[in-house]
Order: sequence, then C-alpha cells, then structure tokens
Amino acid sequence: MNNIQFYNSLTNRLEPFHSIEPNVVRMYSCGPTVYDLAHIGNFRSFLFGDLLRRYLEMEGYHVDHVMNITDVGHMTDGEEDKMNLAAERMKANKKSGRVPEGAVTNPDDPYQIAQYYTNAFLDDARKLGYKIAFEYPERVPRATEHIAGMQEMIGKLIANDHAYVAEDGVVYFSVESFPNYGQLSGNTLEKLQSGAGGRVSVENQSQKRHPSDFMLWKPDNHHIMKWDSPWGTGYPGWHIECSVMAKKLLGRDTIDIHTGGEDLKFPHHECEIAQSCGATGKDRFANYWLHASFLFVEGEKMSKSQGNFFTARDVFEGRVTQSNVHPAVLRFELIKAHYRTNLNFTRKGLGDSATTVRRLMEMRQDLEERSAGEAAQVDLSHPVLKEFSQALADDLNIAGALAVVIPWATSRHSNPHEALGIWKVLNSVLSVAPINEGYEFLDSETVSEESESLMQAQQWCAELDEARREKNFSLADELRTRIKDAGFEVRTTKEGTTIQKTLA
RNA sequence: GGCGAUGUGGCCGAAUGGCUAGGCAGCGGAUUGCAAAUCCGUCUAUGGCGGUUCGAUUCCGCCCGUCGCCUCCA
Repeated sequence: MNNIQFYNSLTNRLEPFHSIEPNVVRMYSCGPTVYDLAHIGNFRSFLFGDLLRRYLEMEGYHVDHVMNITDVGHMTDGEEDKMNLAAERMKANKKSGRVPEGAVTNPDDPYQIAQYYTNAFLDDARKLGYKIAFEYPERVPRATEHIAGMQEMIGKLIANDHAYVAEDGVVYFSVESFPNYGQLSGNTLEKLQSGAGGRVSVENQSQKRHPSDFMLWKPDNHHIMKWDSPWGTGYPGWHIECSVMAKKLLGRDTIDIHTGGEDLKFPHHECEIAQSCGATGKDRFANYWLHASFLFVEGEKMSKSQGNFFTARDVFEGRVTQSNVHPAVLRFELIKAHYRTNLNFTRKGLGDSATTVRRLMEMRQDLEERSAGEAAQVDLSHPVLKEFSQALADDLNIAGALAVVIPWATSRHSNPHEALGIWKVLNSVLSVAPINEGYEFLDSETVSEESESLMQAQQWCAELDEARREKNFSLADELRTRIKDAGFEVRTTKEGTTIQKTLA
C-alpha cells in the first residue's frame, strides 16, 4: 500500500491518510437534489468521489460508500417550494414532449417528480460509470425515507441544549452552543458577524438567538412535502439529512471521508459537523473532508443565463457538440484534471478525450484478442501500476497518473496476458474502456437504433471496398464521406474498410 | 472586508533547488489512389519585481491577475 495523502479541508493542508479501521474506508458523498436533471458540474464532483473510491479500492481498501438523494423539496430564496417549481417545469416538459408519456402521471405528486429525476440521475450516473449508482437503493438513501431519524437527532440536539424552539415554532441549531463552529470554513462566529456579507437580512433573524443559527425543523402546513413531528407538521432543514444518513448507513459516529463540491463547505458541511458532533458528543464527524472545485465551460462559469448550462444528457445527445458523445468520453473529460482545480470543460477538450478514450478502448480490444482474454495476475508492485498508484496516492493526482498510462498504452506489449492484467487494474479506476467493468448498462432503444445505422454503414463499407477494387475512386470517396456523415470513423485495413462509431 | 485556492508553451495539464511530464493541435517523414488510423522525428513555457543561493519555474517577500465561499448552489 502506498503512503496516501489528501488535502483535508478541515485543516487546510495535506495530511497522511489513515482509516479508522484498517483496510476499511467509510465515505459519504453529498448527492444530488432531484428537482431537475443533474448537470455536468454536478457530475464533476460526483465523479471525483467515484475516482477517490475506486482508487482506494485499488489500494486494497474495502470502501463503504454512501451518497444521499435530496428529495425533500426545500425553499428557494424567494420562499418558493422547489418541489412546486419542479412540478411547474414538469408540466411544461410534458407538454413539449421532453418527458416520455406515462413517466409522471401526476406532476402534482412530489414523490413522482422526485422519483422521475432520481431515475434520470441514476441513469446518467450509471452511463458515466459512477459505481455507487449501481448500489441504489442500499447505499443511496433518499432523505424522505429518513425523516424519523432526523426527528430523533433533532430531539437529541434539543436535549443536549444544542437546539431550541424559537417563538415562531421553528427549531434552530444554536451555533453558540458549538465552539467549533467555523472550523471547516473559517467562518467563525466573530467573522460572520464582522464580515458584513450583507446577505443575512435582519427581519428574517428576529426569532433566532444568533443570526447564524440554522433551521432544523420548520412547522409549515403549506409546504408540499410535510410530516408530523413533535414540533408541528412541517419539514426538516437542509443539513440534517446528511448527518442522519451518514451515521445510519455507515454505522459510525465518526466516518473517514466526506466529499462534496466546494460550495457545500459553508454552510452545509459546517452545519453537518455541528449537528453530528452536537448529537454524538464526538470531536469529529469526518476525519477527512475533500472538496471538489468548480467546473467551467469554455472558460466561463456555468450558468443558465450564459447559455452554457449543460446536463449530462445535453452532452450525450449532441446538444453541445452537434454530435453524440459517448459517456466514457464525458467521464474522462470530467475526471482528467485534479479535483481541486477549476476544470475547464471545452468542446476541444472533449475531442481530445475522445481520442484518448478510443485508443484505450482499442488497446483493450487488441489485448483481449492476443491473450484470448486471459489476464495475468498483477499487483501494484508492477512498475506501471506502481507509478500510477503513487501518483494517485499524492492527493489523487490524476494528471500525473495519466502521464503514466498513456505512454504505456501506446507502446508495444510483447506479453499480452500481463498487459491485460495491468489494463484491468488501470481501468478499475479510470472506468472508460469499457466504461463500467462488471456492470452492464445498455439502453435497448439506443442499441436497436444504433444497430440499424451500423448495418447500413457496413453495407456502404462493402460497396466502398468494391469501388476501390475497381479503382472507381470518386465513388469510393463519396461513400467514405457518407459513412463519416453517418457518425462513424472509417479505417482502411488489409482486411478491408472497417468502421466504428465516432465517440464525440 | 474575511477565509481559501490558483497563475506553466497555441490549448489541456504534471513535476522539480541544477538532469526541465504527458496529451491535443502544429510541423517534417514513412504509409495511402487520396485520406483516415498507425509509426518515426520535431518546435513552443514556468504573471511581474526584488531577496536567499554557485544555481530558482521550484524557497521567501511584495505586487498584479484569475477563481470559489461568506446562509439557493456540485
């Protein structure tokens, strides 16, 4: 096992990684809200968690990974129910045919909306090789299934004097009761007060003991999703679900790793720490906090108003590049940069990734053929895997690791059994060729559509070979153009013309 | 204003107190009916100003730029 180190947001420095229990890592990742389709920025941070998990598994850890699905329907700034907004969107999408008939029979049923977007998320996530998506529902809990646990933790926090019921009936966490508040984000109470961020409006704070106190439970009969509780019928605060589900599903008060996007550091993760530690009395909720930086699109921050806001489906279905993109290409594009840098998603980069992914796929195929599928057993002491894993051991330095993989992949391998063995280990982390070894995920509609165009293109290949034999080069060129336009790459080999689907 | 990150060649993106990744694109060649793919070869860099040092892109200081968070946010 390598000496692993990670940049811990809790201490703002690189720290040697040691799990609490030898050879086991308990890890929690903040997951998606299911009021809309997940976008490529969301997936950047999710795939960072996936890469981390797969890397730790390569190092020999058993990784217990949990990710939540937030389906409670919190409120927006303008005090609108997100589930309500999702319902309005759903109605519009049904009208325009973007949501398949029968997928959501009643848009006013929030559980149907949530399930629809949950399925869509899992679908995209599986295509992208996000391992935990194959573990739904066991390791992918939904917040609405853990309301009782949240109420239990809230009760405990009140009993511990970490929470109180304000005059308006809302249950708040008292940040002053938790001296470590601010440890993760650096936003200590003094700084929050003197910082003058200007976003805490005084009117909304009147019922709180401290402006930074955050909501645990809000009695509200008008909220679409609501549950009975000792503090009235209403809904839970945003942060409490993660504290509860992490503890419940990972079975420990203190876990090893917690991941999420950098924007979750404050307030979300700061509040999770306060709640969890307040309820359990432990010093630590998670020993290592790892945060992924943002994804940019063509150098700009992704936003709806800029028109550069893309879902994974937009990319797959060619709405970004004008041609369909293989999920492995998007996966590669989203994991190829270090997680703490702002990854710049570009169309050119996607093309670069496609080239790399195609090479890796072809190499795999070549090795499978030459070794008759028999891979030799190799471990991390093999030079290639050693360098690869050592790069990743250094705070998940994926670019350094790829600098080992790519030259190796393009060199000649006299021992295909050994090379295939290495390949399998590399791909257990990268998961691009094929995208998800051990799991199959094929959309039958896509498959039949593709096989039809494949048969047509193969017919043209035969005609092209015939034309070349007859030295009818103008016809051959025309056929080649036609095949390319149909979305295939054309190769001339000794055995004749071969094609393969363009990856991006 | 507070906290944090970051600035490497046309682009993406590592590493390092001296031997200076990798990829894409480009250029030259082999190959090809022409291409594509492949193979061989090849060019371009460390934001600015000081300091430490025999020597700094790497360490230190200052300045400039970029980005994130500071109660919707991956």
